[in-house]
Amino acid sequence: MKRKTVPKELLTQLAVDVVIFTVIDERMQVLLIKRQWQPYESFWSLPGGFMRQNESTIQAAQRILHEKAGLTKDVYIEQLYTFDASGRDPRGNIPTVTYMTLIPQEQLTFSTSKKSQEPQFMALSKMPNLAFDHSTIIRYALHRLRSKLEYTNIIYSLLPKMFTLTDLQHAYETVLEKKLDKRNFRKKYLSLGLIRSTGKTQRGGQRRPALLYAFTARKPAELKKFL
Amino acid sequence: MKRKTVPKELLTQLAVDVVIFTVIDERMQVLLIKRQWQPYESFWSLPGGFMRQNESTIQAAQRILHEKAGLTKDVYIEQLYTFDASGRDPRGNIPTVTYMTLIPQEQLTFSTSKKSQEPQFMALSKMPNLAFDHSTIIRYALHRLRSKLEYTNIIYSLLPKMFTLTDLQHAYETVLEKKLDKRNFRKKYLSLGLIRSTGKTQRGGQRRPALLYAFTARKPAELKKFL
DNA sequence: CCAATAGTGTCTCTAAGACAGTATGTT
DNA sequence: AACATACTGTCTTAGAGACACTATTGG
Repeated sequence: MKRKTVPKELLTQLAVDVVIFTVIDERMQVLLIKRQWQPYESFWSLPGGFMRQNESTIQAAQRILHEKAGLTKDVYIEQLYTFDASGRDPRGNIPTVTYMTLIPQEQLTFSTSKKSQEPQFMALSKMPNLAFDHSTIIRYALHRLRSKLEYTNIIYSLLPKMFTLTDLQHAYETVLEKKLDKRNFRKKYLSLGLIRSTGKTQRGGQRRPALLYAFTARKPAELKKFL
Repeated sequence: MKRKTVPKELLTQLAVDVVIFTVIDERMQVLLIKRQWQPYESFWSLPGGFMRQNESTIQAAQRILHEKAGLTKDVYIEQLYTFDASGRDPRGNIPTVTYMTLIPQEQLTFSTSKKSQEPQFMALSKMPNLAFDHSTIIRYALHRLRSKLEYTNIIYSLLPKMFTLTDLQHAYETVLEKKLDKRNFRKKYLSLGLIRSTGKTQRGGQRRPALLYAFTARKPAELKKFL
């Protein structure tokens, strides 16, 4: 049931950009690539591309995740917003549908192999000037992430399968940029029933070993409220 | 700096659909139009259209608001989400960027004049089968609206300039589908500083006249939390 | 004076947040 | 034994929610 002819007036390109967050060394990091073509040649930017026929925007996002960041495993992905303020792209009015993904540090297998585009995690605190409105997009993503931490369990997507309560607290502290009280945090978090003790303890430490926990479900879920 | 040639592979249509909410007779209503063309001919659907070159999606939404619903005044408008699940449009994969607008009943001047497309408010409780995934979109919009009532002041966009506390409470109760306690509601709402007494009282009533209030600012603002 | 809605205050209970010392491993 | 981190409980306070009577106007 394809339309025979669509007026040129109604055709557009549709961009898809992906904000890939992870936590390294207790600092929030975003994956950036160095553009080697116009426009904004040699600027750092979010990995992105254009939606193709016969794929959806989320499929495009996953393709970009794979092509430009070498990431394939199932990662948390969520649509953010469609940016199309006039002037965002010098080639004309090209809306971009943006996605956010969260990756635990341990899953960063791709290293710096793909030299061609130099994909690289950079700390939020020392971000250069980015191409297009990508700084705005990252700011938006961070805001969304912080909000969602407060009423969902998506923190699981930044942690390995097993982790200590201290690790969990550090993850919250890093994203929220806010210190939390250890006793209050544990009291509250354990009361939520989201995690279970695995019985195992952290090996290799040279201090008192901490108990390792795991999320009861590694799927997005909404909570009443917590932090 | 237009690109000379864009591969056909990367061109798409981009739809824009608008969910227009209002409250009539203490019931949530959505503006629908009856499609008089394929696909989904004769189905009720959200007012929508395609984004044109040289307009942004929000401009397209405002154009649709005007063309199909006869609404021009400044109304609250907010982007919701971009839907593009495969199969949502039988003509192919056409993403739609959706917007939500909120209109106070008093501002509904357009009546049922535009017979051509029969735009009509219908209560959420008695919605027919809609074209495309428009039912999903409305469900999403309602969920968003309910969430935002709890941490923003956007309820102002469903009320006239002056209103009684009872009106305000009814607006919340209608959208949230939940009865609220009169004393607790007033205590809390008045403590927020969002509204001010106008000194005037409701005229024309044949009971004890209620004080009329107005929002101190009819602009979207985020609150800590309230309901 | 009757009808009808407007308006008002207290108590209980839960949860958030402040706060410091003991326990248990490693070396 | 010394060290480093894991782990734990109480008190205070603020806010949410339950609850019922008085006030004011029009007819």
